[in-house]
Amino acid sequence: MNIREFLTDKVQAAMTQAGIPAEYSAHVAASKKAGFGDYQANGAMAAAKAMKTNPRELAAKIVEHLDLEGIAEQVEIAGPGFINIHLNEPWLAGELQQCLGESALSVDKTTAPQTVVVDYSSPNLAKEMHVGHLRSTIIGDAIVKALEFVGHTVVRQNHVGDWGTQFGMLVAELESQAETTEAGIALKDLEAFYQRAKKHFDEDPEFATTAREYVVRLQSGDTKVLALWQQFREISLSHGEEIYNLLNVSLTRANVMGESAYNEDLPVLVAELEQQGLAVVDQGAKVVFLPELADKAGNPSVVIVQKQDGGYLYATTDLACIRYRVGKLKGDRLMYFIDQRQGLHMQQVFALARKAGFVGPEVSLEHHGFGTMNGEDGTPFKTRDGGTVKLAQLLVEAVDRARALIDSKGSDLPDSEKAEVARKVGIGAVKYADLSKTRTTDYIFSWEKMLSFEGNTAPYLQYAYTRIQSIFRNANVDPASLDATLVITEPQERQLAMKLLQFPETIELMVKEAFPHVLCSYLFELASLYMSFYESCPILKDGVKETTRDSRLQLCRAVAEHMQLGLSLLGIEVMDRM
RNA sequence: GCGCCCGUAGCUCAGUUGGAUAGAGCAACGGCCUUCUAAGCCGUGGGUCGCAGGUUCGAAUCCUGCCGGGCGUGCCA
Repeated sequence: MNIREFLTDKVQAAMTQAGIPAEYSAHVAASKKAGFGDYQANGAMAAAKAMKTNPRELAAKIVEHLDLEGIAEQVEIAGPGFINIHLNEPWLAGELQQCLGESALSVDKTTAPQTVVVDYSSPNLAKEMHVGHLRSTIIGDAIVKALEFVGHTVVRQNHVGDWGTQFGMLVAELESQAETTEAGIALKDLEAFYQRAKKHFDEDPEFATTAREYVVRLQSGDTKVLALWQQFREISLSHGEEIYNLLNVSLTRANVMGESAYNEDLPVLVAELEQQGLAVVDQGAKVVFLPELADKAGNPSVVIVQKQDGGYLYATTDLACIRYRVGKLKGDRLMYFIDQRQGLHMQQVFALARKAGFVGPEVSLEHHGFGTMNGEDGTPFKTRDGGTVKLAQLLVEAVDRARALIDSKGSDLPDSEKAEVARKVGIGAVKYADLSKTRTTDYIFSWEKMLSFEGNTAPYLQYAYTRIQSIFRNANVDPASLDATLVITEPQERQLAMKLLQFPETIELMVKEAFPHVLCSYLFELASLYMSFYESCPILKDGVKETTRDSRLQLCRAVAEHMQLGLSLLGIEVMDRM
């Protein structure tokens, strides 16, 4: 149950009974300070202002009608008209007890399930994935998992860039080498090969022309070029899969729906736009003017759907893609996790898709952008030699560092388990470092911060989990078999219980805004509260009463279940020992 | 020029539809391991929320202007 929603309904009902028009919201939120109760309703003040009455008196009227019998132990009016709700400890304990062992804990399934098509990761093939691909990949995956968790049907779409100039470059590079092509391509380092081709392309106009010719041959279905393209694509996709596996990201080959898949539809689509009178020839290219996106001076926004030379651009592909996602995939909601810099492009494509009738008003089109990754000096991130950090390199480094830390602690875990822990900790740290930042803002890439294992990091959360598992081992109990009654006595227990019960509203916010960092913050706070509880509330030590011990074991179990589930939605694994 | 985003502690970041005394982590300093894993806990210091106005019971949050930074802006994706 979502407590915030539950209390909102209660307060709203009381407001109605107090004669307050329905347009004024209860405005219930978790209180920030301990002294202000668990939740506070702030709606009385705004309503009083509009109704020209005294806010404290109005709040008193609301409280009079507020029925929280057995739920709140105290409801008080404070300051200019805040209504502070102090929840009842037995009620909290009871609510928590109910969700123990439940697979969804206390989270309700959505009452309005949708088919959600989620576009994420979507790297350009032909070169290795670098750290810039991390955000889309793991944020998208976290949201996908959360959407499924609350009961939506999700269709993952990895819109890989597999159909552009870069492939002409690669083929041209291959052909320009003497030692080419007997038994296919056996590339040890695709990235280096790409860089060589790119350099060639930039510096040698003749080479560039050849490359473009290959693109034309590719798009017109030249068998030989197509075969080479197929091989490059295959190498690249395999590389991507390795990264996804390493990252514990749920994308598979079945989710790959690249640009090339829409190739045949492009001329059809442009013809349709022309028939509709939307696409017109301007300066030699076929374009659509969008007066609805005009600038201040009244100049309409322009989308090129076909170049002078007959080639198509990514706007055309994206339009075909939208039509596919709505038409074939039956998406009710299309979500795009793409760099914020493509904001204008997405806006144009969305507007045009609606204008052309590819998408009805009932379908939601959403671009969930994210900020640019900058270096420590605040400018767009580059390594010392002007390159990018490869994702694989970062991940390997993370696992190595985690392993070194484990070894330095003189752990007595068997070697195989150490390797497993190092993997989970290292990868988790990298993912969490990214997921825990607000999606929309630019952020600073820092090796040190990405690979930190202290403080607000994934290892901190994983560590809290292992401490709980350790207690169960020492107590020699299977947490799933616990049936003791949960009783709250200590303030640390109360805070922990309250936080646990806020899991549903956290998930809801995460899904609504597509903000994984909300869940990260929640889990960190939960782990912190657990650490405090752990230090101040003994469980298995001498002198602890049996009922107290059993209740605390239940609390530990609740924390473990929430941590495990929450982290799994973020694609971060837990372990029993570390 | 126009458009979008950003500016919060030394650093990296939170801050829910405007709510009460702006919070974490790192770094610094001081405590805590013969007792449930010290990847931890407890404590201290650290802020004109870029600047100036405005809106109101109340502004880091909304509006206007300025300063500073990033990005985008018709034939790459």
